[in-house]
Amino acid sequence: MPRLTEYLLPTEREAPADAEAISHRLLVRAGLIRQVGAGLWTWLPAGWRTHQRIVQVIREEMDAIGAMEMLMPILQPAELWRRSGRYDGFGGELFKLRDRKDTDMVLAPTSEEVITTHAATLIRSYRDLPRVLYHFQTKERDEPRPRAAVLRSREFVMKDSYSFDRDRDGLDVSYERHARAYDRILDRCGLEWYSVEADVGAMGGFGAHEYMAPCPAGENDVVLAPGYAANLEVAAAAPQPVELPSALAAPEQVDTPGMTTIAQVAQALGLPEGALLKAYPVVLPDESLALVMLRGDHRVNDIKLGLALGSPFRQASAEEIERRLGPPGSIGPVGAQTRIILDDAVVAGAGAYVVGANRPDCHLRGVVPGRDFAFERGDVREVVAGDTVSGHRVRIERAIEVGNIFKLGTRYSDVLGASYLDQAGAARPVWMGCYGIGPARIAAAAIEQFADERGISWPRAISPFAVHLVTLGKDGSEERELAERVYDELVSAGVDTLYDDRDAGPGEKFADAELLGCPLRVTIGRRTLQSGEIEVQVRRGQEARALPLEGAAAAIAELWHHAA
RNA sequence: CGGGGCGUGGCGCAGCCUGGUAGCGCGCUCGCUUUGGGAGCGAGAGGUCCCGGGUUCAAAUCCCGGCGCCCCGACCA
Repeated sequence: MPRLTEYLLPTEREAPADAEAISHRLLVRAGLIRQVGAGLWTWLPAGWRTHQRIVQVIREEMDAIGAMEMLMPILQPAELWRRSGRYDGFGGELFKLRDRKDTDMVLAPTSEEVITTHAATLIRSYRDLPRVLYHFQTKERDEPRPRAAVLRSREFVMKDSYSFDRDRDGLDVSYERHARAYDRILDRCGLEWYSVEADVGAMGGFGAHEYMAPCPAGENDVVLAPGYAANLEVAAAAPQPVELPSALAAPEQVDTPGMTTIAQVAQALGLPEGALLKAYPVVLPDESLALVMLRGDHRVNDIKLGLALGSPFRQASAEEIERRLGPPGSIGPVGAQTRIILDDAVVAGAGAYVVGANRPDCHLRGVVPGRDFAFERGDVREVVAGDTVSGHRVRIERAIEVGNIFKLGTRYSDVLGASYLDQAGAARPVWMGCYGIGPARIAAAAIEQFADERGISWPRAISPFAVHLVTLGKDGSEERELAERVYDELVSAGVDTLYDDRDAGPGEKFADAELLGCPLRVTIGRRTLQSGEIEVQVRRGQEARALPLEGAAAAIAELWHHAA
């Protein structure tokens, strides 16, 4: 157990000028990490202690569901990635390099290719299934924009596990087990968290959940209602109603000189923005145009739109819009010779909308979908706060994604030849799932969620130390002797203790202790000698208690185990 | 990839516009004092001013090119 005079804990009074996120500022200030380059960070000793505590929690819960720890290399042959289609399909985030024999290699951002290749030769019979394998390994991703220190870095440790099952039902079981293990991991790490429905991504799949830790520095938006939680990327909800003007016998042209935005037109006509329809023109892979129509107060969700279209798409350029429909700013569905997707939030028949007229400076009102233009339906809009799920209004909040679980199916086993013989002797593809969780993000999320103006406040399970022992006495003083004794007792009692034995003033020591954020701070000074009591401060809430000097170490150990 | 900003001792910054050979606070070292909320006095150490080129008698400062880092957006198995 370290004495601060012999330990590397370079605390700083001021955060780096360019650090914005709380976790970034505090990780650096508390002496837990240092930067090496963009998205590249060194974990210093105390920081690594926290990281390793999180790793151990994850390890215990993975082992508890029968998963087997192993280790696969970071440096991998490009050939495997070519076979899976991800050598080019992964995008610019994949680090590519050559070895001395000029063989193409990659630095692995994840390990489906390698694990599936092993499965192809090591798993032969239905008797070999199910299996769950995992490792903690450094991941390499050439992120376009690393940010907020360890929140999004280019190199980080991730636990990734892979399940192998005989069939879809087996995968469901493995998936569910992982979900429960992740629940326990995040509970034990002391985070506020929830799991949300997630996008299955471009690689396909049969289901996915993300584990989210709410905090403002997060990069994801989560839609929440009682009994409902989903990533904004895939969330669906009932729209807030909008009062529509009644239909006209036929669409009627209105002049809207110079008005090219929903807000301008709505205001000029005295209508709510939701009574207008905005058009979002997209180009499909065959170069055909499709017009997505949704309420003026709503926005397109590109992921949901992609799912609804069933194909990739891109936004039409201004030039394409001009040439094939009309002037951007007043395009609309009436008379348009394109496929039209009408968002589910748009009602058909109960009123009329205002749409672009495909002519400059005018719109059409009294337009009734179905009567005035044909359409296909689709839920393609982004949920907004105030929409409802099962009658409950949703709210949207920011969160850090700390883990995810994903039903892969046979996408990798098919292309990498991972099959087994069933009881009838027939070859069948192995059904796979993959499951990731990031210790660094858990640490950062814990800081974000519990820090106060004085610094970090670690959840007990992941604090670098249980007790931060502060001695105020000068070397050789009576109170220093006492502190030394209590320190020895704490160490003997098995309490992880950081002992601040520096010859520094009390203000500096207290400030450093609160910055580092261990759950308990124990102070021994002259007062202790006078009162015969040791002061213990609980970091969360700064509650102070006094413990009798006699048997103090045991009482502190007790406090740590039960009350902290 | 688009937009914005910043590179000067370990950290935070000034100096740059108007060229004259680098300064402040904190930290660090030594001494003395101080010791329950970042204490005081004194003496010190420490800098290729991001890199390269150019202009000039002279460049941290002006010009050109490059590199690095941060923030916002796009992207993100």
